[in-house]
Amino acid sequence: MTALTDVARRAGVSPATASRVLSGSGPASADARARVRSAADALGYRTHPVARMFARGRGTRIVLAIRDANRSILSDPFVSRAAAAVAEVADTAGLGVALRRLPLDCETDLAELAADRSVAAVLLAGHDHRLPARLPRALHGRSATIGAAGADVDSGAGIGALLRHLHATGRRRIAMVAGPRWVAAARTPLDAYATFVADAGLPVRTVAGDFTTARGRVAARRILRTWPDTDAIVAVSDATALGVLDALSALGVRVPGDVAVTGFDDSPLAAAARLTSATHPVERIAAYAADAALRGGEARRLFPSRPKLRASCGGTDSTA
Amino acid sequence: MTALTDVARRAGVSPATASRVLSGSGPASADARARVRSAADALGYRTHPVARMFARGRGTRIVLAIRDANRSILSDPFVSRAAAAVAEVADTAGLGVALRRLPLDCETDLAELAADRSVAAVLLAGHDHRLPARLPRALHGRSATIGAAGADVDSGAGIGALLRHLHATGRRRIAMVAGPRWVAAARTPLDAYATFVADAGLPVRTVAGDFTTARGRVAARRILRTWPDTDAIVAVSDATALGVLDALSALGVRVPGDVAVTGFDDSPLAAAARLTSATHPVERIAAYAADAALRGGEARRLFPSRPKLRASCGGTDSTA
DNA sequence: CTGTTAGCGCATTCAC
DNA sequence: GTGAATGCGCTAACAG
Repeated sequence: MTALTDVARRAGVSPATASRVLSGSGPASADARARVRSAADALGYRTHPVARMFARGRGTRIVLAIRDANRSILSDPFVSRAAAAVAEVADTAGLGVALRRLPLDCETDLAELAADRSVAAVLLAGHDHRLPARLPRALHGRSATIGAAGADVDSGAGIGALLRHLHATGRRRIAMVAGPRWVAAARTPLDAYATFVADAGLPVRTVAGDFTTARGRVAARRILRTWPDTDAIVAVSDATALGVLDALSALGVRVPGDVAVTGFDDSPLAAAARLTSATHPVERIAAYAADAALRGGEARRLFPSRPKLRASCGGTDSTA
Repeated sequence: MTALTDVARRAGVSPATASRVLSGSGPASADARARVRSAADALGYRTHPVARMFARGRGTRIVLAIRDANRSILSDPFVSRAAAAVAEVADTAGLGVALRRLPLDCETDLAELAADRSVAAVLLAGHDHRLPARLPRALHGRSATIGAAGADVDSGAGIGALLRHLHATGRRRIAMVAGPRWVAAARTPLDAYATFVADAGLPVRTVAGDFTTARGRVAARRILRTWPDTDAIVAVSDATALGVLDALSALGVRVPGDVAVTGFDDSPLAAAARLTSATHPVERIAAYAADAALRGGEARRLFPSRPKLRASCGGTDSTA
């Protein structure tokens, strides 16, 4: 195993200079640069990331810390997609990703993360407005938030775009199957809906949901029972929308003829069911947050939520 | 930051002893053990995983190396689920996961992985029977295979169980939408199907697919055109089965009345569409492989593929 | 711009 | 069973 010392010796410079050249940080003359470079690849030198991180006093892993009450994490596609995306980014930096679930009350867990010397950066997900108060100082320059006030989907705009499309195609009695009230991320779509129907002078028709298919079935039945003339149902999750479609089909209601249906997140479910949805760059969001956390910068940014029109609302789009 | 030295001093022992106690490897008297332990948590000592790995000369990350021609990895739920599962296992070991995609011809990539000093273990996925020949020696005690001859789903048994169920419920003209011929993992289901229909004296009806929904639609139409009396369609992926369902519905064929349909993998798609499928412990498989790779043992093991009966084949199961 | 000097925190030889 | 020494490979101060 050839080490930096070997490269330095062969290049006729000191280890420090070799380090500066190879790690790219620190001054070095063009001459030194060239000699170190050529010595390095003459020797087939491969840097030792662990030694480097150790010397720098930095950690080697990015922890994706998901706050959630249920065990739903394992099955939540959003989480696993994010984890995979971060794992791919991490690879290029010689790092790795660890996934940890935090209880709702996560003060001590955050403290532990802050004290863990192997942690290079922390990506927080599932947190609410109380996070800043809880975040240990030691995590300040090396953490980023996904969702909430960090890197997030502009779900308000996404829902708004879907609503505008429905309105433009003649729907006037639009119901929404919302998320649970206690989930912070569920408020934005609801607000967007409220604003839209108020502006357009449409009736308000909302039912609480929980992102599941089963709940979507129930919600659809309730909506049609309460407001039989409903001509569109907007669900804030694809799974819920699938449940809606299923219930409508069982009731003999035609989609999109009688009722248009939309989902949210553009999961494989949506494409398979020809469900209109809103597509979100989950991978890009996660990668962006990881990058920000590693850089030490703030990660406040909204990513576009784009409508993906499919058959469930008379859309013209193909499967894709 | 309190280090091992501090603990040793407070416990009145040498750093070496403290190390032996805390790392659990090496002899230590009960007395020393106790004193070190109490000193450690009196001081709130937290080990420094990076320093430890560095001293041991081991890496800090598990690389999930997926071999695949297309870019489908990012969107493949199987991969992201596996990544998330491994990331969760890694966390408990103070490690992290990196995700890397390898081209079909991956000799050099494997060599690079073997030379990377930050790599603790490698998890190979998407490889075929030529893998053993390609695997660098340096990777021998620290790698495991997912799929192929490693930790895999017993898909033959899974397909067999689905076929038996269909047969037991009266289906006698069962068609299969298979996977692409060039995908190694697609052969097992096909063989299981061939064996089953031969044994049961049923007609052979297979159509090649590619795991996509779009292809499922095409396949369903082709099947009904070629063999109009088909009474069951077995697809080797949920997405494909969804396409089948969709096409059948468009053709006015009733499910499960006229034709029963089954998928494979029990993805969220299946639950949402009330599709009978076979459920696989992807997370457990990935975790098992990770564990095996870290231990240095071989990881040859088949995990059960269990039928999940739902409405698409007259099943009684609830949504779940 | 460069070399010298010190570690980073821990695990591991070896004597004892 | 224990301790003293040594080194993992690299980076970060400093002085030049």
